[in-house]
Parts: sequence; structure tokens; C-alpha cells
Amino acid sequence: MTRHAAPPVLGEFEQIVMLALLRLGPDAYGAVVCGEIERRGGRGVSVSAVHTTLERLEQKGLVKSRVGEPTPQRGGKRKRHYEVAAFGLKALQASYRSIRNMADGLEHLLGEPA
Amino acid sequence: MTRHAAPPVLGEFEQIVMLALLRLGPDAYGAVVCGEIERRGGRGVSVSAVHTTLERLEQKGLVKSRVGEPTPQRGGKRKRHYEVAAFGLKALQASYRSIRNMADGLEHLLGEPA
DNA sequence: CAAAATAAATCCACATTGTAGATATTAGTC
DNA sequence: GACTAATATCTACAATGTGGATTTATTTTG
Repeated sequence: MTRHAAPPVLGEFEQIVMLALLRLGPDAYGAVVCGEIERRGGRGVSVSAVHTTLERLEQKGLVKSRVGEPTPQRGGKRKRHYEVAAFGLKALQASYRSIRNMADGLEHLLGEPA
Repeated sequence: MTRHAAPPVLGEFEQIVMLALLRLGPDAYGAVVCGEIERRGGRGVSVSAVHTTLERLEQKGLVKSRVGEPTPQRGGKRKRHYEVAAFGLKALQASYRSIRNMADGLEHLLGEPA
């Protein structure tokens, strides 16, 4: 049984970006991730912030990317599509569980849906 | 109607520390917060990390502190007790809501309790 | 009461993450 | 080929994360 490194603790924004990737599916890329965060997360961010974070996540093996084919929609550089890697999902699960655990029983204070 | 500054976006660890404060009640202090995080959050941290974070949170007006009276339990410096301030709760709610929102519908992937 | 022991906070330094403006690249349009 | 648009990459700096070393205040012990 191979030794697995413990998944790294994710920063707040890293988590948000990864969650966006999960919701957007395998063709997500910078601009779209940015938009999703603004809509869902109710929080403005620059595209470059997203890009930087995606790059760093990739370096850590938490997401993987591929360059897309040119699309006929008014020019532009090729997209780089990002997807959550298995290891990344592990990390996300761990971080999410951790927060949920800490928040457990405090729903009334945090104003949760139900 | 007074202008209210938007509550700042909290970092991951900041959130965890604030959640710990909420669960521990008004007499929480460094060491105890640390312990709570290790137990609940399933994650080791040094006391100094907690202290630093608490100080910074206080500077931003998100928590408030007071120095306790000496207690008769084998010496030691006086505790500094921390509590979540109203503004801090706002910030925490916002950050938490944001993440929840992004995670909404992904429960099956994140391995949530129910 | 001085010295030792203990509990806690504070200081300091550095690594990682957050964030965005400026710049470069690639592709379509006229 | 010049122009415009979409996107990524580069660069730089601010904020957060993290822990070791040091200091401070207290009790206990000799």
C-alpha cells in the first residue's frame, strides 16, 4: 500500500475556485470561473486572481489543465480548461469537512438555510 | 443611516478560529481555542498561530478581548479572553454563506453527512 | 524571600495565499 | 495587414498562515 501525502490545507479562495470548477464541469476556464464566483459566491474577483490560483493549484497537483481548440467566437487566445483532480477533491473534502465540523451546532448563529 | 463598511473576507484559518470562539463561549483563550481546533477540526496548530490570528482579528474589530484575573491553578500569566464581536459575526456569516452557496448541490461530491 | 516551575502571551521571521494591473499571445474581422 | 477581441501569462505587492524563540506574570518550593 503506497504512502499517500496528506492533502494540503486549502485557502479560502482556493476552495471557492475548486468548488466553481466542480459546478462548471470539465470545460471551465478563467473567465467562466470568475463569473461563477461573482454570481454564486456574491463576491467580485479579477480574472487574474483566478488564473494565479488555478496555476498554483495545478502545481500542487490539485487540478489539471489542457489547452482547448480555437473556437469561432470572435477570436482570442485558446482557452485553458481546468478540472479538479482526484487529489484535489480529497483536499477539498477534507477542508470542507473541517469547516462543517467546526460549524456544527452553530447553524442558528450562522444563519443557515435550514 | 450610517454607512457600514462591508465585512472583510475571512481567510480559512480565521474562520476556523472564529468558529472555535463561538463554540467555546466568552471565556475562550489561546490554548483552549487551539485544543478545540485540534479536536473538532482534526487539524494540528501551534498556539502561536492561534494567538497571531486572534490579534489580527482584533485589530480588524472582528473579535474583542479582555485580560482575565489570575486563577489558582499552578501559576502562569493571566489569560486573555476572546469573544466574537458583532461585526465579526457578520463577516463570518458572509464568508460561510458564500462557501455554502458555492457548495450547494455538490453534497454528493463533498461527502456531506446527509 | 529567592529560585524554580508553569502557564500563558508576545515577538519575530518567513512561507503561502490572495489580488490585481500590466503585458503578451492568439485568433477572428475588415 | 491593421484592428479588435478573448484569453492567458507575468510581475509585484498585500494579507494570511504558521511556528520557534522570548518574555511576562503567577504559584510552588526550599
